[in-house]
Amino acid sequence: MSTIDANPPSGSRDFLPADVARRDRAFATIREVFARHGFDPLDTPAFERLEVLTGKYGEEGDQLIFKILRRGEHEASGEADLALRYDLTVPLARVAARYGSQLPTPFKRYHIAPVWRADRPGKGRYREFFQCDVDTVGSDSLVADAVTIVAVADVLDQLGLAGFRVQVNARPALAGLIEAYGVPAELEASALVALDKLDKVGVDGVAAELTDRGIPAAAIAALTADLGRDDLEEAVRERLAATDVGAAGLAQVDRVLALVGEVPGGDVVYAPVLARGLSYYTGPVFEVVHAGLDATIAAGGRYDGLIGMFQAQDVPATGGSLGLERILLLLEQAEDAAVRSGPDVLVTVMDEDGAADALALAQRLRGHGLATDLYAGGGRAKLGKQLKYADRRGVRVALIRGAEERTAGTVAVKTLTSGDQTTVAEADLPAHLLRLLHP
RNA sequence: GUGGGUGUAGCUCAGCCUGGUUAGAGCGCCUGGUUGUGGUCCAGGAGGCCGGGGGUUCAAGUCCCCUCAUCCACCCCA
Repeated sequence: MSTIDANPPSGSRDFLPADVARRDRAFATIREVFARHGFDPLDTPAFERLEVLTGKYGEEGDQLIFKILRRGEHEASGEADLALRYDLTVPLARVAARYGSQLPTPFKRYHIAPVWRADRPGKGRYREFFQCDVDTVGSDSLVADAVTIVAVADVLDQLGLAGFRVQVNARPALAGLIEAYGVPAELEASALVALDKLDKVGVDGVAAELTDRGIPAAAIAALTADLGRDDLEEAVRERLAATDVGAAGLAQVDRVLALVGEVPGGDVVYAPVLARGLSYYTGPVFEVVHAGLDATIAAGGRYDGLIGMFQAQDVPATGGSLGLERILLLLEQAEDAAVRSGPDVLVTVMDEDGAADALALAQRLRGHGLATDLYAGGGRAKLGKQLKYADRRGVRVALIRGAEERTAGTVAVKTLTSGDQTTVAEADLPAHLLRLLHP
């Protein structure tokens, strides 16, 4: 190929006008709902100092950080000192440590922004994607955990994604699970990864995976006996209650469930084997799945140890993250095909002599709040071509004003959707259009 | 990171198994029918080193090897 590849880099996307319009609508709803729940917006740089990011996401996570080489005379060293942010939680922890004394406590913020991962791209998995996080810093009360879940559920409902299920668990409850069923403590993380797949692979699948991971047969037998039961939750609750840590975990889960109560658009349940990314969660964790989909559309939990990595004192924090790309995918599938993203009106340009007049006309209409496009191809383009452009853009009304109309002080108004065309006096035009477009 | 599929016109693809004159279709695009009327219709047109490199052959889009890209499953995640 002699020309340069015009595709965006692998794992990234271009957003054409219709895409941006759809995304912005969803973002606006999210911002509105989080603001209504008392969360403030926060923004941070796209890149951070490398040391801020490393060591926060586990060994595999560190490999996925997009590093930025040192620049100028140091570039030849091949070292990186900066990196694109990997998520929005670590930047929050940095901000909380840096500005903690200036911020209200508890500090509640939401953050919608792109993050980057040097991952291998796949379906619904990108190297650049948007995250939307909502967190509360500085409260060790489970009220903060409940507030997160209520706000996230409200957002999903407002977006029109009713039919979701919020699954709640707690890190101590998972530790209790491990202890109660006799899984060696050092295999805890590995065993939980296998257990988390129960919904996906079933009891037999989990048993097989536990075996592969070297879990003792006795522990597997005890686990699978309970996992297969219809009253799985009751069975696990009994086991957990027998251990200190398990009982503490159950208490967290039940307290959060009680505080959250009912949410519109979905239900909230205890999920005994929900594990989540274990790296920094310390208390309640949750995950939201949508009915009929095995995809997680939101998730979160409490991470009381993270901010302490940036300052001497630990600060408790809890929050959640919306799976924006998946949510947008769902919205796209549900969307009516007939959504128009273009302007209301197109002013055509009949001839170069009338161009200045057309510009002035368009500007006047904008003053009346009408989204008005002017055919930028100039007056040499045939009217048919200009109308075709209008049609293509989804514009509802085209204005035609040649020498004839200019002399008469009128404008021809053509409604593209119906094909109707009328001539109105120039002075009546704004009112006429407003009636036509916003009856 | 492991296994499998696919790369041909702007887009979606046919042709490849069984190599053989100018590589096709639909949609889109451009022009005209309509020198000031789109979306429908009719006619015409432009646009392809068949992903890249090497090999086999008189001859390669077609067969073989390598490479790159991309998609699916697993792993991991949002």
